[in-house]
Amino acid sequence: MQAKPPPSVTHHVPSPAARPGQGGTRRLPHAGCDGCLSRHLAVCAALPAAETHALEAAAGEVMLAAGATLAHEGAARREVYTVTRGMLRRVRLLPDGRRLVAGFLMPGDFIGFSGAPAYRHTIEAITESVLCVFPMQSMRRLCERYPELESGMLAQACAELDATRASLMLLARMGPSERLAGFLIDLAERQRLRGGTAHHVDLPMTRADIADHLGLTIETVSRSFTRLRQAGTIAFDDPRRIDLVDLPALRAAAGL
Amino acid sequence: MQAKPPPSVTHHVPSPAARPGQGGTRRLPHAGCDGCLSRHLAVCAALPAAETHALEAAAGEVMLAAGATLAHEGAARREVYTVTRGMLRRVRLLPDGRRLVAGFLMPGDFIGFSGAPAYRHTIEAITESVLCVFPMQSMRRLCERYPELESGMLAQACAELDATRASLMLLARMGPSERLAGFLIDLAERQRLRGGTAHHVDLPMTRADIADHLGLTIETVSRSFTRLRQAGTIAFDDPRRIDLVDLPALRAAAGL
DNA sequence: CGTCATGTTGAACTCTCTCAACTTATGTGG
DNA sequence: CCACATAAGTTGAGAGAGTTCAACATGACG
Repeated sequence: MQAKPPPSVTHHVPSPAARPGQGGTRRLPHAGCDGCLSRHLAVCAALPAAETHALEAAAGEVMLAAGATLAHEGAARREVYTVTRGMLRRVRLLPDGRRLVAGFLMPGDFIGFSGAPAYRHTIEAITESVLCVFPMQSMRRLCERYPELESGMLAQACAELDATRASLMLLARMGPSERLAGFLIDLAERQRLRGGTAHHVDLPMTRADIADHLGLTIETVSRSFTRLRQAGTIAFDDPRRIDLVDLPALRAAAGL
Repeated sequence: MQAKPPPSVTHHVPSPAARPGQGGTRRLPHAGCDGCLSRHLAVCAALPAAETHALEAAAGEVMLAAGATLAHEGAARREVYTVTRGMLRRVRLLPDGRRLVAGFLMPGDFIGFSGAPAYRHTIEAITESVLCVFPMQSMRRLCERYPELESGMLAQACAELDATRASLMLLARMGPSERLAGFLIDLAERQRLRGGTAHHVDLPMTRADIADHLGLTIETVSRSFTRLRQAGTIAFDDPRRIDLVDLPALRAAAGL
């Protein structure tokens, strides 16, 4: 694993045969916060409803087709985002082709916690997605004017730090099935908070995405799914939709 | 690696034969920010020097002997800290004995970025250490009064998030030597910012700490040191003090 | 209906982990 | 002051686990 000679990349490449909506990006004026389904989850929640007009004034909206790229690793950071609908992945690529999916983004998630002047990850839409856009400068002004907003951002940044540190344990010390179990539990919980049921998980991402997120190969991920299924912990016909049959067992499989 | 039956832990145990100053914790009134060597690195830097009296009034000081514990995973979070001197480790333990060292703390580092009401990690002093202590309530009041302070905290939280995400790549996709090389580079850079030379790294932590930080075993860590040494990339007599002989090669070994 | 992307499964290989021995340094107690 | 015990680090040989390579199955799409 020391600098692979031939980057055995079959699944990482940006797919020459373009995905559904490669580059399908549309920019719109902001539609308003009133009907926003993720307001209660997002940093915006730090502002009282009466003050959202200040946000709306600064915001725009982006719609991304599945497969489209929102931001490129290394590009100058000029905007921050809040996910409104859909799912995206945060990707980092090594010169030799190795790939890391640092995380999956869902409605309410904020993109822009970084001191770096350039994006540290490429952000790609997994499904059709919608995001609120704020020029960083506007966001800075808003923070100055509404300290509660900055408090909210700090709180969410801390939450993300907690979550990221939890991943460290997964990657450093857990076996394949444990990683997968932990991943499923995490996703299920996040989807539940967004209106999903507690007993299903939707996996719009591919096995390759999951593998690159858990530090495994697609084969090992697949085998781990099979193992959990054979144990009666999960069930599925569609590999993108998982039944959490035995949640306690799943938690146990995740190492508590 | 699926729930080890016998926790083959030989090196993790809190050492029955107590370390130098097990439990050696002393609390003192704050000595003042003027002479603080890490002020320029810490969140305190967000406040103008003229306002530090507000910090001093709220702060206390803790001195820890090597091996002493500052905070226990699961205990209620009532204080936050800034490291002033020494080095500490951030540890998480699994019921079966597996251990993760989520990070090493050095002067200027802040302890307390978390929304959780309980500590997520046990914090242990590796060397004799000194920290500034703030009751969380005082810190909240200070943040309300000095929004710059909260901005500074957000900035540092973001920096830590960036650093943690970088570790994800190490753990998920890098081989042993690459992880070690990356670790050495990271430590060297942090020590340089704190007055160290660019060509030495001090490793006050044990190989076990490094192993549990990089997701490896002590043997593999040791072998990776040997490999880097045989390649002429690093050199050392004392295993706790590493010469970075060929920095470009080290960077290359870390996968750029 | 063929093609392509995705997902699953099998077999061989590689690398890290495990187990074990040995070295050196440190501290204790006779 | 030196023998002994303990901890830390290094090194070797074997075993196990995940990866790699390869084949096959399935579903979407033109």
